[in-house]
Amino acid sequence: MGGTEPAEARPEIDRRRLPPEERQQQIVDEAVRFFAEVGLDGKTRELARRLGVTQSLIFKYFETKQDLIEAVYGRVYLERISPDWPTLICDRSRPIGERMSIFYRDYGSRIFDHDWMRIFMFSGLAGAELNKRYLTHLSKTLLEPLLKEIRVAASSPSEPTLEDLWSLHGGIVYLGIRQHIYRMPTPEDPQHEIDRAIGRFLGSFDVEGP
Amino acid sequence: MGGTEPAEARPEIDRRRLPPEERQQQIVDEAVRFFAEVGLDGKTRELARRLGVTQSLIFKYFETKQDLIEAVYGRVYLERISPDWPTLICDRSRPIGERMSIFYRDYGSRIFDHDWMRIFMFSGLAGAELNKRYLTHLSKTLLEPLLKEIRVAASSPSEPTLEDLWSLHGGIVYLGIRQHIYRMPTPEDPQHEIDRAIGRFLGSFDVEGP
DNA sequence: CGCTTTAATGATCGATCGATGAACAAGATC
DNA sequence: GATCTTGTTCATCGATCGATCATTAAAGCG
Repeated sequence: MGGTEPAEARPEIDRRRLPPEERQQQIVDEAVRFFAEVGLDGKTRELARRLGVTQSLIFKYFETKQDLIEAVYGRVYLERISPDWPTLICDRSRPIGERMSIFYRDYGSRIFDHDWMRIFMFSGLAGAELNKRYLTHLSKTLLEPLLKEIRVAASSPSEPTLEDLWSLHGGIVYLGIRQHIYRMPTPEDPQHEIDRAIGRFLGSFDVEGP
Repeated sequence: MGGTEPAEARPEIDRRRLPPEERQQQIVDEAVRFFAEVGLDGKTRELARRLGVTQSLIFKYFETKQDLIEAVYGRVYLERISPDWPTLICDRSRPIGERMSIFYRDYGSRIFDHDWMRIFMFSGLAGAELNKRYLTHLSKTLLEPLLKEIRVAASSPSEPTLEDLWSLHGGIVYLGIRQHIYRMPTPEDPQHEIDRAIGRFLGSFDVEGP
């Protein structure tokens, strides 16, 4: 076998002298994967090794390591919440069960992500303010409107509370925690489990599920 | 005011030359609090400072930092699962709703703990094998028997699955995550929220809740 | 007290950390 | 191809890490 030239077989990026924006983006991309794997205490020399560049180059694009971490936060938090969700949640032309199913399917497709899940947990443990802001924003713009819609749809005398919704939410998020933080086996079809949880939740308030 | 001697006012331990077992235990105790706060990358010098001893003393009792971390694991995982729970779960003289309420009340009182919650998360992110063993043990000895009991009590044609139970469990655990990992405000009376979640869960299988 | 034991300290090692600045070289322009 | 710009490397700094070991001094005992 053989005959092909083994030279330059590395599929890695060995090109040098990239445009600054491109290089900066490349560093952040790799930093997301790197910090997600080893934590925010990961060493810049190891990150540079993965990038195939020298450690000092990183500090040409980010003054301090903390600046790089902030850039990682910005990248990873971006596009994690869709602007379409408030509209979807309040679309009363569709049954609430369907709305919740679609919402949590989209939500799950965005947050059941290895890098996001772990960096969110690392930054939460580190006391980053972004976590609190994210969760507060989630509660105000998504859970509270969702609660209102469920109450409107509910004919039951007992109404759900925001904490009830947090409980449902936690049960769903826990799927991602089991998978990406604890690395435990999880269901092949999480949407099925999510729909069952939504169904149980709505059913207990006499609302039809998805 | 005054008149009292300010000398030796330090309530801290400044006594030297403790019995080895006592000193070792003291180090582990403080290490639990310390690592829970700053993570497993916490520095031994900072830990020694909190203990009021020199850094080198720590290495008289633990050959390596990893040994100390293992001791912290052992301490913090100890007594976290009660041997009484399997008996309680299978005690059919009591309604299943009551059994679940009592179980999760006891369970919550043990795991809704700042140090446990954070060290469990830190070690999970670090890939410690103890997390997987803990969760597997939890599933085998508690959730699976609980599932069996619910199925026995359920008269509904649709039976709960183990994943359904994980969803309930996750919703409950998420209370502790919100409190101790994300440091967000949580309900004053978590037991009330837990009982509501149990009630919704059992209700969806036509079983009376707590 | 004088002696022994050993818990605890103080000094320090080699490795590694984040960060800096001079030297180098790839690529564009003429 | 000579020149200039600037992305990248190389060498290195001071600080700090986990870990080691000789020294010190507190407690137990005759």
